[in-house]
Amino acid sequence: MQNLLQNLNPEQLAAVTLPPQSALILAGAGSGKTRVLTTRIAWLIQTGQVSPAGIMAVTFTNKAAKEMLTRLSAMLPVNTRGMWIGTFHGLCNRLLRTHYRDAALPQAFQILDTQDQLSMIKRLLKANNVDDEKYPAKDLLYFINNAKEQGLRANDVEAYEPITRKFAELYEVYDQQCQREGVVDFAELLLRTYELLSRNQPLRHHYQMRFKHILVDEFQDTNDLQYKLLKLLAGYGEAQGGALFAVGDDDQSIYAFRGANVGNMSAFERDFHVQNLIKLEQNYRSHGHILDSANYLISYNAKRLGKNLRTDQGQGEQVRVYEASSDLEEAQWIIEEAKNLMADGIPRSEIAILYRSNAQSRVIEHALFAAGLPYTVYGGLRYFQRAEVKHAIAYLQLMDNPHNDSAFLRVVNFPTRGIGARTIEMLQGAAEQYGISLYASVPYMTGKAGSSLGAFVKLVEGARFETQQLPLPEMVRVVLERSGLLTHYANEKEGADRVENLEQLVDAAAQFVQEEGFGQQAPAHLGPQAQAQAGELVVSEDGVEILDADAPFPAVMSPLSAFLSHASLEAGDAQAQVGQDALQLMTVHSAKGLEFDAVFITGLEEGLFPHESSSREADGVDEERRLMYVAITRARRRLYMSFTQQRMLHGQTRFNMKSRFFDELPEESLKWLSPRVQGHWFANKKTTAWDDAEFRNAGTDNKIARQITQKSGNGSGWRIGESVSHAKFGEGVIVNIEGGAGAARAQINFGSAGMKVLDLSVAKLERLSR
DNA sequence: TGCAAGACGGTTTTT
DNA sequence: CCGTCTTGCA
Repeated sequence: MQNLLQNLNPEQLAAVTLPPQSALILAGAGSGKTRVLTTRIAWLIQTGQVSPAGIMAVTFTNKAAKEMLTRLSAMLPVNTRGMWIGTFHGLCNRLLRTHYRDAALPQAFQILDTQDQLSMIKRLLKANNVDDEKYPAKDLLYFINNAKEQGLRANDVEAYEPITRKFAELYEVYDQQCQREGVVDFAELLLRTYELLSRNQPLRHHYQMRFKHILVDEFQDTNDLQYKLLKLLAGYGEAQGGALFAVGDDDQSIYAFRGANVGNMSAFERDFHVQNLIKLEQNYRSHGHILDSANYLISYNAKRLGKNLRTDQGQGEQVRVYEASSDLEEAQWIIEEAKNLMADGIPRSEIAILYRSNAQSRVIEHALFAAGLPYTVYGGLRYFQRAEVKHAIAYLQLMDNPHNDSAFLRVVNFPTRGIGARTIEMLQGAAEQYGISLYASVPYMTGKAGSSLGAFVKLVEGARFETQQLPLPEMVRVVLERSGLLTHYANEKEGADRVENLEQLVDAAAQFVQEEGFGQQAPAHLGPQAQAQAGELVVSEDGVEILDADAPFPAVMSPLSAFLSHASLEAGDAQAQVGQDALQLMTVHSAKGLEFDAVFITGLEEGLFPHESSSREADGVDEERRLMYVAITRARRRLYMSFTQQRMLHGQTRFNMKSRFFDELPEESLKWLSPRVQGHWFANKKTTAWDDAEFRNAGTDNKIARQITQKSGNGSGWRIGESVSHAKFGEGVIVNIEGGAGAARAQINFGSAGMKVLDLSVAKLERLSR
């Protein structure tokens, strides 16, 4: 046990060894959060305070869950397979699979991803003759998910306005349709679980007694429903329930747009009368100037629980700030700097280039490609999201649950088999009339439509019959062939990649079967309950039928059903990573949780970062600031920030002011690489341009830069894109110049002070950029 | 049925 | 500017 607790700092140690009571751990970036979480679990088990089955640990991503399991098995000789460690959705799925009857779901219920959900909603709008101009499918999707994430059913929604009333009405229709088809969306997994446990006292009691310790990662990202569910499991307001151990960082809350509610942290503190609040402020990642910048910036946010990161590593280098003339030149500069870093021996994969929105990657990618530097862009389509894979999955879904209309429509005529739009419309009419699925409506069709649809049904039935005795990977292989998908893509010009992806599905199935170990005997050390065949339902002491302790899914569940839910809940890796060491390009959001030796934060301009849409939302800029905080704290040793005078966006050249965040960073931690004659921040200080010889050459001899300089030959002495300062309006950017020498007038964007047109011979302007 | 021109929209993302 | 979706035509 000593081993476990070795090398923990006092705060970490205190957190790990807290008594079995509710606790809130404020874990700063790079403070060893995952370590605390996993060590606590190991410590609880090793000291005999709880058995592995008494632990529930919840994360938001599969990656985080996997990481926890890996670290845990390295610490303890425990079979982690059946432990309740997973994502909210994964754990709810497991619960609903076990108690599908009580949850009023078919045994083989399937999970709709967002794509399927949207297409289902579009279908629903069409079938109900709803004007999709007035009630856009996307809005309805948002409405439904939003309601569910607050724990509200259609009849719980307060609908005062006609639009809301209509949406609520359609929400009800949508839910009924899902129930008919035997499908659930992501939010439904949670809501169903919540409702199941709310209504079913014995079941709730069972799990409340069972999970003595509930640990939650990234608590600041929980939405209202997730918090309600946690309260339920932890027995809030009831006699029994486990201790809730919440780990999070309010300063890293960047997902409000998808329903996350930071307020859950203080709500938790209040609701559970939390006595144990521990702050992990010791940072093991970044050097001093970087942390100072982060701390200083985030102090501009009003509503905080309060936290200041510190390090033992010394101040390190200052943050390097660069003002580029254009987005192209910014990219050029990044490349020069990255080359310098690489020459200093920093691996490419330790260099990250971050941006606020995906559109910004194009210019950088282009420049990297031209320079011949290998790079990887995070994000993009994940394996199970790709069209060809989704098609294959749809055939498998139909074999397991033919009433999944989304799956039916996806492949009924793919590859094409002469089933056209008219036929489908007729079929949909019949399904609507009888209130049954498309698949079930096929027998009602006559004539040519009837026979072509009949052939499709026969294909699916045949595949099912033929493969029912086969192991899952074999089953997948047969389906790939019998469906015609393989042949279809093999004949397509650019189909080689797709064929390869399809073939990978067989491997994915094999890997899944192996990892989940269907039908394997449970290891003896897990205790008497696990002696049953893994995955069998056993009756627990309190008389509730439950899943035995060591199985992720009930044995009655077919490997196919399990694999399909895996495909929905784990989107898989994004595109095959380039094998070689490469520069890492990603949005600031996707960088959360990662760290790099060197980080570039690019496009730090008003309108981009903070994003213009953020000023319209309540606390929007605060969230942008937290995003900036996340970006800064990704860097270990070297941090760059850049902005540019002109940028191409949506086909238009924009002249943005530098980001307000520069005004919120400590001057002494910044080092301006580009010359600023009289910067706002250097008002009382003479700054020489290029005060560092090392960066003298950075990207100035660039074609674009020259072009822009030439543009200034309008005789006014000023140039478009230039930053200026005005006594009354403050800082601004010249957006346009009209008229010639002597009579020139400039259109200047003064940000919050608005757009002004000033006569250059009259207005007193101070030059801010080179 | 399939392709091609035109309209449209364009933070951030996981499950 | 550029990718996605719809619509219209052969």
